[in-house]
Amino acid sequence: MPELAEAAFFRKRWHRAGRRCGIVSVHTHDRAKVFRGTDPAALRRTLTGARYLGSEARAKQMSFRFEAGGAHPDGATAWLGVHLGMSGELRVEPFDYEPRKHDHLVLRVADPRRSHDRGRSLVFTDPRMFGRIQFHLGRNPPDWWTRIAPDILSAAFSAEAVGSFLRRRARAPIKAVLLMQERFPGIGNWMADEILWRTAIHPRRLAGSLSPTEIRALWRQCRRVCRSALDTIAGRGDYLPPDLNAHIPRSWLFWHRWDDGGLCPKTGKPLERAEIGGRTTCWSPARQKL
DNA sequence: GTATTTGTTGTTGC
DNA sequence: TGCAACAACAAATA
Repeated sequence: MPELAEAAFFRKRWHRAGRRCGIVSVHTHDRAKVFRGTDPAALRRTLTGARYLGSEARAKQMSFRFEAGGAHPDGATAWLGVHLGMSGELRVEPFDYEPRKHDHLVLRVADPRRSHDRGRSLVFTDPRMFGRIQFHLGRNPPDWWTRIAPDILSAAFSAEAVGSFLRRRARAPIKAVLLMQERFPGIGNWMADEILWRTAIHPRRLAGSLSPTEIRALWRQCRRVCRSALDTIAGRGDYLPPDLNAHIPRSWLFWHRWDDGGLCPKTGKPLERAEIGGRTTCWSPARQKL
């Protein structure tokens, strides 16, 4: 499921239920692989009684900040990192929700100033467990958060930066290069295909073969697809769409890429699918030529 | 039984 | 050394 815009959507979903709340109790599925490298017991201890401070989404990751509860110095911030992997989701359930098999982390939260409201459960689910929960206690943000590459919508993501990256990865297919998080943070399989389709570049073209004009067009479409995916999937401002795909236009490749016999929304001609860079890739042969 | 999956990492080999 | 390709991780679904 989760790429850039899906991470933004799920962050917002937890945020709307969790803001102004304190954590009443924490459930962890300790043996789940999603906790690799972190100590679920320490996470439970620190987050129980903690107050929600805020959250951000960057690339495919989320960070939720809490004012640590228990015997911690005043102002100590607890950082909860979430990566949704391939099949992860964040849900909001009733306060008394009973965790199921694939619910690896459940935070029961309540707003202390609204005693008539029993609160909610913030649920992290991930059947395949390629996702990950990380945890850090301290004033400054942890490495796993600060080491995320510069946002595609920031000034640091320049056409020049894209160009020099493509030169270094010259012999790899452009589709594979777009999936590299160190330069294209948040781009996943469907967004990569969407970007190449809009730029009219064949996914099998080698990164080193793109002309300066094509590089610039690719750079622009990276930003456009990120911007419009964030707006339509995660919603603008305070608005949160009822579900992930509620507002994705039919004119996007997104809706057609998995249909057998799917047609290109721009040309009306058949789409093609093949494995490129180790991932199933969809393109429109009528407008993306080798 | 087979093949598929919106992701990342470690290993191998060029 | 740097880069490219691929297996592995795990579980549901068709």
